[in-house]
Amino acid sequence: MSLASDLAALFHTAAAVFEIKGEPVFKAIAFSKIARILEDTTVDLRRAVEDGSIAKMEGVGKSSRKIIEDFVRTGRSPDMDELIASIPGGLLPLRNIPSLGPKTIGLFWKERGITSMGELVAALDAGKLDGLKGIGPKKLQSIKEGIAMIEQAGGRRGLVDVLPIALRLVEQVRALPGVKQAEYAGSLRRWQETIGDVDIVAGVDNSAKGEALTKAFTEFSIVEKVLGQGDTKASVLVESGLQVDLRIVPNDHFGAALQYFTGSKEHNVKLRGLCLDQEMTLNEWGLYKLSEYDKAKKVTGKPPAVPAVASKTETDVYKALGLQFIPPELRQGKDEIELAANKKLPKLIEVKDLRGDLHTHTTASDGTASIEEMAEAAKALGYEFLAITDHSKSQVIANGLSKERLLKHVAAIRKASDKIKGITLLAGSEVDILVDGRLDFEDEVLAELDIVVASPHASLKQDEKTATDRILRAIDNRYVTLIGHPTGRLINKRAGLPLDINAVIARAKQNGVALEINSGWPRLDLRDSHARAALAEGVMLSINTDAHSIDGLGERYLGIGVARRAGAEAKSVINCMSLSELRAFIAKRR
DNA sequence: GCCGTTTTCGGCCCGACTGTTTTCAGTCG
Repeated sequence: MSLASDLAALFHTAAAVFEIKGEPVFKAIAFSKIARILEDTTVDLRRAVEDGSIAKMEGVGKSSRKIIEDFVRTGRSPDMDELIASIPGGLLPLRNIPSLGPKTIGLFWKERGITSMGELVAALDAGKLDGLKGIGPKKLQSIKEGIAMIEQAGGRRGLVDVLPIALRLVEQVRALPGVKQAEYAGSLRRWQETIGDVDIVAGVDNSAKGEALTKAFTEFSIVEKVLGQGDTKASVLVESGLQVDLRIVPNDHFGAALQYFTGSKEHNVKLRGLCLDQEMTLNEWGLYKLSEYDKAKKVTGKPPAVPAVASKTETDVYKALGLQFIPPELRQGKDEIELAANKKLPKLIEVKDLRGDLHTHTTASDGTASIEEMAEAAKALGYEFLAITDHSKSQVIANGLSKERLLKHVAAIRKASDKIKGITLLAGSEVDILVDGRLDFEDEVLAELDIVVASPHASLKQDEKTATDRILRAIDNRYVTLIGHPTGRLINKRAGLPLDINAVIARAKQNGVALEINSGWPRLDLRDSHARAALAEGVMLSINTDAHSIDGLGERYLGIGVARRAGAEAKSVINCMSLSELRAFIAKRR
């Protein structure tokens, strides 16, 4: 764990402590915001503390500045220690129980002395929590069910697991009577790598009956448990405990609802701040003039009885606020609203911009398809070039190629390239970056290749200095075109190398080396924030699938999603170059 | 706790649903 993520965890904890203690909610909001910023940041905190720029970080005021400074310098913060020690530590995990919030946790603690999960379970069983003000039998029952739920379901799920379920449900919702359109929203639409739950928004015509629709939704065969159901909203659990929420709005309000439920929360908070500046208000029903909205009659589950400034489409909403349409991937609450106001949003890269894949495997190492099969599949995707980059000799487990086998393979790739019309094959290798940063082949072998992808595979638990020096040394090799999956992380499985990413980016820039966004699940490495930092420094990216099969080539959409979240344009990605431009890029530093 | 082109105090995004209540608090997204 890095310094920034350790600190982020600390601020998250502190926010929870504020909530449980019943402090003014804005204290918790302020600290949560700092935590999220720290999670994302690539700023070097040590440097920021030294030069004082830490105070310029958004949301960081006097109190949190001191906390960060203390923590960076000494590894702890007395202020935080004192705050966190002010409530029993066992209360914090209770926050994860659905339907049990901080107020109730605080109530149980103060009124019944509950200080841990074990005590809570025992108290529930013994009936000790009966008779508290505002807590009835149903509430206690839902807390019991919540505890059972977290015991069986585990946290956030991967994008690739959730996407097919969401697509299937959206199709089913579209087929319901009166539904004119439906889309998934939320973190899935923003293309986050992990998803908490799925939000689906449906626009309906006048013939639709809200309650009948939400009822039909709760009766889909995939649904395992109904959490709630009203006229305009229903929440269910589907397989493996994934929560899916459906929101129903009149079709004229679909755009506003889609915008609202796509989030992110931070984006929407900023957007609504902008609305207030323009004397308007934005909610799931639409954008309204404040003067009219305040006077309008409001009925729960129905749009306010006043014409909206905008509501039909998301584009309408953004346009009415003087903004360019902001693609969902960019709605992160960073600088996207300012960019949209100044008409400076990047023209985000799309799948169709890719002209080739530069990191793929064949049966020569651990792939399942031949050179020819991969070439034909790449051609079918409309590619102009494909690099075959099988493993190097240290990857014994992946049948890595010896020098002799590699040179034969190179000849076979060149021969296939001549034979197959309409696509050019580049003969390459995914060369292991060894523990000390040396490469797995000698320079004179690498010189025989059209392209070299250098990647770390083993020893991924090095400390920051060792790991960073290792990657820097690889970047310094004149034959290296790009660094493959630079950190080696696996989502939800392995943290990967704790790189000083700014140092890696700076060296890549200096040497004209590209950094990969590996599209393979669960890699997605570089991650979005790292790719964003690389772009800010003008480093070229390369989006590759690391395909080990024909189907693997199709996973490019995942890498594109990461690149879009980073704000990448096609011009910053070497896969979007023409073949001659790409060859020039490779040749430039040799 | 943070912040400022209405600024150093007073506001901080908004609504649905549930369960507990007779008008609202808590939770969630």
